[in-house]
Amino acid sequence: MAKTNTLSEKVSVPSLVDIVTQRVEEAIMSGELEPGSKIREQTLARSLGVSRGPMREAIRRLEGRKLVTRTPNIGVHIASLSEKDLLDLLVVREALEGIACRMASQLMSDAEIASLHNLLERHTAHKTFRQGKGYYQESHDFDFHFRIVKASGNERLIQMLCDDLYHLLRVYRYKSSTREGRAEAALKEHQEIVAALESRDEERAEGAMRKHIRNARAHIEKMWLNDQNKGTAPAAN
Amino acid sequence: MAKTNTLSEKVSVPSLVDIVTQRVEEAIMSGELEPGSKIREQTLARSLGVSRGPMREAIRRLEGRKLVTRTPNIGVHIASLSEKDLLDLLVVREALEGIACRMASQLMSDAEIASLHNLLERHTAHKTFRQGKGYYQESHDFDFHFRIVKASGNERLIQMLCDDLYHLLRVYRYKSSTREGRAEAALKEHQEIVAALESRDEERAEGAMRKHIRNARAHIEKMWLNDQNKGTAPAAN
DNA sequence: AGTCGGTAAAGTGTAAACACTTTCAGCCGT
DNA sequence: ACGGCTGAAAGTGTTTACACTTTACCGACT
Repeated sequence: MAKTNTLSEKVSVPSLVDIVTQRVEEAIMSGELEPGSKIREQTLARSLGVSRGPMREAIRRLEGRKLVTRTPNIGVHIASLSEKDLLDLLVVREALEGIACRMASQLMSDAEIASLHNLLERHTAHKTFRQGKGYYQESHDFDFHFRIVKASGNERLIQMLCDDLYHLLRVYRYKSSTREGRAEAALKEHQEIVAALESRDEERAEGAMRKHIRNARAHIEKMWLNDQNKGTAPAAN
Repeated sequence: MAKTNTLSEKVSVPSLVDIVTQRVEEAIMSGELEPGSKIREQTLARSLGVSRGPMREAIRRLEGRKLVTRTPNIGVHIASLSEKDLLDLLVVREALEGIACRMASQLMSDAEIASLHNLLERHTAHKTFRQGKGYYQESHDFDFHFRIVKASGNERLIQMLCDDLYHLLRVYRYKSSTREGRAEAALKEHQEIVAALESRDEERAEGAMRKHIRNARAHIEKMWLNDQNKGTAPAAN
């Protein structure tokens, strides 16, 4: 099923635009480029050792992915990424992953589901002595969701989630520990999702996934409200 | 609510890139640029009277929106737009509009819903002497869905559907009359959606919208299978 | 003091030029 | 004839140069 053939996959030398795009993207992810800050293409291009052409083209791509916004004759700004943006994004994710999970419940092979089961159990073991902290959870969580989405067989869905949405969500990761104190709950929800997949029940599968994401979203919303009350006030808008 | 202030809205002269992007997009929509065909940026740039810089940047943007694909050192090709692509896209639409409708059921004002009701009735009248043909249905259908999505209040959702997905779907419009013979059914489904909104029932609202889109998708799938059996039918319109 | 106006520096928008890769027609050898 | 080699033409990748806009500083005027 996997399209990761070593052969029959066209070789391609990544162009400067590809490299620049990725570098800038990483800089945004890591917080090296502060959200809302202005980018000067000449400066950035020089510091990356390329000319303005590739730089501009890379920015256009990121613009299409809503990671930066360009204002004519003024310049480009890193996407603001307010808390509302994140919550909006998670609603989209709920919808998309929900239906992905529904499709996966019909298309996943028994072996794939079993593998998912294993993955979960392996991490359960780790969890026992690592509980409380969401650090390890990160890659695990990503892998788990990634597999289910891939199993949907819907190319557009896969692309939207894996290529765009997940990347965008990673921008928020460094900002605040978005899943602090939810490791155990998340694990239980993951188990329910796998159980739903095993039952091959479309409705249940979509429901389980949506509930999982909705809970995560609610958790973030609650934590945010908490921060506001405490007066942490890192200024939105 | 409406952000359409005449003042406080920054004036901006559209750059060549904006214009070129739109022109190329329209050309793809209208079928002037055949799906799967190759674009030569020099030729296209000359014929639009601009240099290659803006042309390339425009292409990068379209690339991000998956309307074209670029192969290194070879060139760019108009997105292929297979039938499976369309069906995949409609699944995504089902998920997104479903949740949009759910949110709208909670956020829409009574006046807005009433207006939607009116819209529907006005078109019902027209329908009586225009029935069978989906031509008029086009703008009506778009307006209807547009309003509901807007009412979701989720900026990301609105952007994904209105700015990207609807545009993409329009590419298929010229290829085949995708809603032939479904005018009456669609109208009834629209009425059910409005009724669901009026009832303020989240679950019902999402369900009604998803059923509507799922039906449209099933119809297209059926028609496509028909065409296959009859031997490849050419484009309509 | 504060505001207005002007000028220079910096930055973006666009075009043209240069470098490398692909493509294809014609030639040569078999 | 047929297949592979070769070189010119065409195309893409990248850089450089130029035009116009914005920005910021500084001096003059109210």
